[in-house]
Order: sequence, then C-alpha cells, then structure tokens
Amino acid sequence: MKITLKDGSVKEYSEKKSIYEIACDLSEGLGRMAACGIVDGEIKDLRTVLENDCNLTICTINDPEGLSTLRHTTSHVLAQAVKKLFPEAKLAIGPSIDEGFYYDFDSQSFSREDLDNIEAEMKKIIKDGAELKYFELPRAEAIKLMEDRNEPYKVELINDLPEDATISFYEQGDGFIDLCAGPHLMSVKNIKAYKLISSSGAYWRGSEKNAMLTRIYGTAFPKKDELETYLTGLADRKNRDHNKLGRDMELFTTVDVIGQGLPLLMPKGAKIMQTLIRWIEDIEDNEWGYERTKTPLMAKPDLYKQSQHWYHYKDGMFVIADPQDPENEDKMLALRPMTCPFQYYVFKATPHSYRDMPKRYSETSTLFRNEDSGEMHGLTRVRQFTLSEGHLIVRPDQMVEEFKNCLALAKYVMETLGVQDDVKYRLSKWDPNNKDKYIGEPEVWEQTQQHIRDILTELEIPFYEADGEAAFYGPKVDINAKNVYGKEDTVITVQWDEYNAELFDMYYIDENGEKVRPGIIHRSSVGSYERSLAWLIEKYAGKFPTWLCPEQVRIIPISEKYFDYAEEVSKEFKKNGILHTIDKRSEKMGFKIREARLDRLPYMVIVGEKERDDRTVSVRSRFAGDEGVKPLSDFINQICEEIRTKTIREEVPEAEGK
RNA sequence: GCUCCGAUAGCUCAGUCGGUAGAGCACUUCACUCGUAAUGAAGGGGUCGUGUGUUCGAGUCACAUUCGGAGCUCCA
Repeated sequence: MKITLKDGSVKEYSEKKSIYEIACDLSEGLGRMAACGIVDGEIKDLRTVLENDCNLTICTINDPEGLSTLRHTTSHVLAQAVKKLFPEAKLAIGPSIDEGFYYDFDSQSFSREDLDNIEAEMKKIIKDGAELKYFELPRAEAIKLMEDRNEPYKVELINDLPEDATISFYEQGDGFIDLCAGPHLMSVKNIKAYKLISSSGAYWRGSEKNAMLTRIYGTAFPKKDELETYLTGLADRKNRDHNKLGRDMELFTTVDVIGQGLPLLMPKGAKIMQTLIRWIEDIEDNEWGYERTKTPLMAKPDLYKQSQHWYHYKDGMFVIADPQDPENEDKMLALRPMTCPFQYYVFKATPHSYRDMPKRYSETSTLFRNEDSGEMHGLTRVRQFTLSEGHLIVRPDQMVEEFKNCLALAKYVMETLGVQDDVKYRLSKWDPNNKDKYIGEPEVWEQTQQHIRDILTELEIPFYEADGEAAFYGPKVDINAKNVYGKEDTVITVQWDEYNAELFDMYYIDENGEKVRPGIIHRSSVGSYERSLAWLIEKYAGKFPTWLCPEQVRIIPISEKYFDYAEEVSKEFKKNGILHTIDKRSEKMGFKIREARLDRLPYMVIVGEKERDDRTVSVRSRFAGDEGVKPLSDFINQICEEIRTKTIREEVPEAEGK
C-alpha cells in the first residue's frame, strides 16, 4: 500500500501497518511524540491498522488534534484515579473540550481537597506508565462487561449505539477499562502537565430531566510551562471579570433586599450607560434612518397571546394581578419581555404607502424577564435590562437590503467600541426535529435561513450555523462574544421574521392600491446596555476609551494654594463637556497620582505655580505617561477631539502599580 | 430550576477546642502646603447576611431562608 504523508512524500509498505508502526518507522522521535493520526481527513487512533492507500498525517501532542487526544487520555487517568479513591463512583463520560477535558461521575461531590488527592493519585498512575490497550467486543459481551463492572451509564450508552457501531474499549493499568471510541495516546507516561481545575454538577446527557452528576474539569498541556502560562492567563482573565471589577470600580452594586438580577447602576456606571445610550440614539436617528418610539412597559396578556409569547414564555414573564380582582386574567398586566408587538401597533396606527417603506422604529427599551434563579450573572443576565431594540417593517423587496444595513450598523457600533475582532457570527436556525418550538412552515424556514446564509456569504462575514437557536418566529444572526470565563454571550442579534405581520394583520398599500404583508426585521445595535457594559469592562479591564470614561480628567492641584486655578481649569472643562473632578484632599501629589492611576483615569492634569502663572496644565495620561506641560487650550482641544472622534488611544503600560 | 461553595468593619481578609471580635486599606480630625505611583499622628466604625434551634454560653454546631459565586439546564 502507498501512504501519502503530510509533506507529499509517499511511503510504500508491503504489508498492513498500524499508524503507530508507521510513525516509528518514519522516526523514533515521531513514534515517541505521536498522539493520533488523520487518515483521509478523519482522526484515527494510533492503533488503527492501515491496509489501503491513503493520505496520512501523524499528529503529535503539539498539534490541535494530538492535544485533544492527550487531554482525552488524561481524562481516563482522572477516571482511573477517581475509581481508585472512590470505588462507589460510576463512570459517565469524559471528553476533551476547548481548553481541557472533563469527566462526569455519579458520586459524591468533590472538595478542592478531594481534587488534590485525585491529582496525587493521577501522578502515581502516570508514573507507573501503563500502556493503553484497545479492544472491541460484540454488543452483548460489551453490555455484560459493563454490567459486571456495575457501570449503568456505560450500559445505557452501549444500548443507544446504532446497530452497526463498533463497540470499543481501552484498558490501562490495574484493570481500569472504559468504553471509549478513542483516540488515545499509546501510554499514560506522555502526560506531563495537567491540573484539575474545578468540580461542579452537570446533568447526565445534558438534560435537566436526568440525574445530576458530578463533573470534574481539568486541563493538560504538552509541557509544564505551557500549563503554567495557561493557569496564569486564567487568573488574569478572571481579574477582568466585570462582576468583580464593575463592583470594585463602583459602576454597579446589588442589594439583597432589592433582589436577584436587579443590579443598581451607581453614578459612574450610569454615566457610561448614558454616554452609550445617547450615542446610539443619535446615530440611529440621525445617520441610520430610525424613528424613535416610546411605548409602555406593560400590557394586557392579550397582547402577548396575539404575539404567541404568552404560550412560549408565560413562566418567564412578570405578571401583575389586579389587587381588587386577582383571579381575573382580563385585568392582569404583564411587564414587557420584549418590545416587538408595541412597535407593531405603532406601525398599525397609521396607513402606510409602499413609498414610505421601510419604517425603522427604535426604542431604548426597558425589558423584564423572570429568569430562573440560577441564570443571573452580574450585568450579563439580569431580570430587568435595557435594549436598543428596533423593528423594521419592510417591503419584501427591501428585506435583503435592510437586513444588510442592520448588520452594517452592528459592525459600525462594534468598530467604534473596538470589539469587532472579538465576536463570532452565528446563523441561528430552527430545529426541524422539534417543530413544537417554532411556528410556521418548514419551506419558509429553509428559505429565510438561506437568505441569511446568502447575505453573510456575500458580505464575506465568517459564520457558523447552529440548529435550535432561532427565535420561535424566525431565524437570526447572533453576534456572540466570549466572557472571561470562556462562555459565549449573544451581544447583538438581527432576526428575519416572516410571521408576525400576519399575526398582527399588518400591511401597507402597494402601487396598485392593494394591501400587502410586509416583512419584519428585529434587531439591536448594541444589544442590552447592561451586557454591553459588562463586555466593555472585561474587554478594557476597566480602562475604557476616554469618550466612555465617567471621569475623563482629574485635576490635581499641588497644594491648596492652587485651588483657585484648579477651579478655573474646571470651569473651562465644564464649558467643553469634559467629565472631571478636582482632588482637593490634603495629600501629596504622588499619592493623588497613584490613586488616579488605580482609578484607571485616562488623564490627570497637575496644576501648581508654573501652570497657574502660564495658564498651562501638566498632563499625565494612561497612554503616554508624562505628556509634559501644555497650554490649557491645547489640552482642551486635544481631549475634545479624542472624545468627539471616539478615538481609542493605545495603552502604554507603566512599570509600577497594578 | 439543579449540584456544589461562600457570606465577619465601606473593601480585602484573620478569628485555634464553642468562652463575648482583630489587621491592612478606606473614612473623620489635626499637623504638613508638598512637582509625577503611598507624609505623619490621633480617632470613629461590627447585634459576625437573616431567622429558628442545640448549649450555662454560638462568629464558630444544626436546620431553614436571603443574597453572592462556579458549573449544568434555560435565554423571546
């Protein structure tokens, strides 16, 4: 057989050989480092025996495929260690994931101390350096083996495998056997750097109807220093956690008697949000053709019944009963969980000619959703939030163009905020296997999904597709960003809706005087302001671009002798809309500078005798350190320009401090 | 909603075997009037998240509850 290698060279063998044997044949080092193979594009275990001509890439633990093999094998070592220390634990599954691996057990929960003990046990196992042995069994024997070993979850997994599936196992060390499709390293001795990160609960097979298992998360790397780098990075990332930093910086707080998911924005956080809201409202109305609406925060249930939300999300709504007549549904009100139907009724209030289309409505809209108690997180998932929520009522021939415009607005907003490279676009589709969750016809879903696919392709926006992520009335583009914990949040969404115009009997009059159903685009431009603020805190680690800072300059008088001049400077700043304070505390300048730095201020101006006499300021910034003495008017021009253009100046890290 | 962890001064945290609460920073006052990352001194501040129980006695033990955190599940 002829084996074509990655570099294009061809190796010929007269008899069949395993990938491992070929790796060893190529070089002893490669044999030692090999983790898995890619045969004609498919990832294969090293033990796979090749008989026919094929393309073969041999991956080491330094390749992405090899790294996940390493992690997968580490998860087996973890399972072996857990079985040794906690023989009662039942094995569930243990795959490699993005940044490591996990293994689920049906067992007691594990404390940090338990994890440390398990890690120590893993060390012993690795030191023993067992080989992993691969074997296959017919279904009945496989089930028997797992039943004998009292592993009910494995039995269930085998039972659910398709008729023709190969049922494979790996055995290592003193009789540890796991049902597993592989691939795996040849031996556990190649595991050099690993760490158990945390333990938590996870549902068996990802369904809340099933038992809660105990999951252990861990990670593994080819080398110790790579592991160290990862762990340090993990800690650094958590230092940016908006939920910690936002509280430290006095942007928001929570109060137990106010309730879960109801953060209070403090003056600095509220100022940032005000800056964002004013900006978005201005550009939407003045540059992107939107009209503003202001609609009620609550409505009768009838409205949500008409929109179908009542039937899909009643449990997630705050319903207010009439105190005089609490049982009477006709007198109830529900706080709005979205603005869609309110803006539909704005559209319906007047007749519309085809000439006046599209109508683009936007509202800075406060919404209420009764999220389950475990779902709330900082500012990213809350029970009351504010969305730049818009609905475009569009002629069918305008849908594609307007959808593109919505994506363009989202892109412009992200570019201005400097976050455009941190997002992934997702085409969120319906789930053809779960039709109850969605309204409408399969053909319409397929068609609209294809429209969106075409648009993204034409705009050359990289995207991925996901089933079951659509809104119940239509597919959407979700723009997602990772938070510091590596979880994806949807920050902006643009949705294609073919159904609500029908539900709400919306129409416009075409050139023949006929009533025509419009299409609807649901969209946001920064998404939820709370979530966007969280995103920005984490993106900039609290060091916001100047235009967003709640305090842009701090005036630092060298002593109280210069307070008068500081006030004069302050007056000039105020005239120019520059957000600032004067630090009048009886402290040394060095102390005040240190505090201003720790407060992450973009600018400090120091005023003393020289500055007062010359009407100058001595400027120190987060970006360039000591910027020297400038005429006051020059500094004002400079910072006003920076704020007006929303410039994101590059940070120059200073040697000292945090 | 589920599993687990946590809550002590404004913040970060210590508090041993159950014996009546402690540090640093912050805050207030006073002195100093200062030139690019911490001036010095004095002082105030806590019914230990809340409730119930065990106990002669609870920050410490038990139960409940609220809030916070991680993960799972969910997210119009």
